[in-house]
Amino acid sequence: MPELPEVQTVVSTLAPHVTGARVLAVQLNRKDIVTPIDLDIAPLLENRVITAVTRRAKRIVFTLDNANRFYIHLGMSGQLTLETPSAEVKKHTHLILRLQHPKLEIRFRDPRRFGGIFWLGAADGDNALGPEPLTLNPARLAKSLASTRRPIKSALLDQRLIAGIGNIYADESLYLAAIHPLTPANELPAAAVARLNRAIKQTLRRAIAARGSTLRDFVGADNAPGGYRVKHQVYGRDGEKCRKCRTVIERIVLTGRSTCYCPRCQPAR
DNA sequence: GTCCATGTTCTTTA
DNA sequence: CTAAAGAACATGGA
Repeated sequence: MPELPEVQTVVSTLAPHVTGARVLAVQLNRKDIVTPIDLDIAPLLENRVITAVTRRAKRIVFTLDNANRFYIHLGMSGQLTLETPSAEVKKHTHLILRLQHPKLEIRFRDPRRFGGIFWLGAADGDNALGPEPLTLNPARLAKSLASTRRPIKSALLDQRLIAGIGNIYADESLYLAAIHPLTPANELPAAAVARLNRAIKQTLRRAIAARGSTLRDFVGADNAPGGYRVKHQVYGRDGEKCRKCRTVIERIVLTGRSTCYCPRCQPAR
């Protein structure tokens, strides 16, 4: 569920309620959901105050009052929600942080377990992550894209080049920028890179405003689904007509992922 | 039973 | 510092 807009939605719905709260108790139901796998995180979290919850790429970063940090990655099916202690604990809930005030629990559940809890300690964990898309500029984007001749769609999914975009918003951004997904990244003309830079920001901002896309199970920390799916122009719309030109949206497979695009609005060059 | 899914990382290949 | 394609991970819904 989690690309940048969904992760931002979780942070925005969680941070105001838990910043400044003390962790009273930690319940870890699966040790293998933590990296490093043999780290006992309970004593590291118990009795600490959460001083910040922020987003970096698709990571939800918690900062503690002793300056230690960890992050939660939602993988494909992760949910991070704020619950009353009496609420039923759903299957695949791997971590529960019981807070002192407010008397609520932060719960992490992830059926497919592609996500996890990653201990950072004093590090910021930014190594190998590319720039944030929302503060990107054309020159920086061009620098990332010049490094590979893979298709632009694949390049947008590479978190080392740009960090936070996933399969939905890569397709949506390329549509808005009128770029064919198979175009080699290092062959995009400067004008196309500039369009893409603007398209990425506009797409992500609109998606954040709608609280992200819920395809199946994504919810914010308040358990509310996102409303951006109905605004998708191409993702998941293969076989349907382009909203702009009525051409049928096509689907191809790239890097093992479905890629949807309008062959008329996004011509190959 | 089959196929597919919002992600990342490790292995294989050219 | 190869670079890129492919497989693997695990669960559940259509």
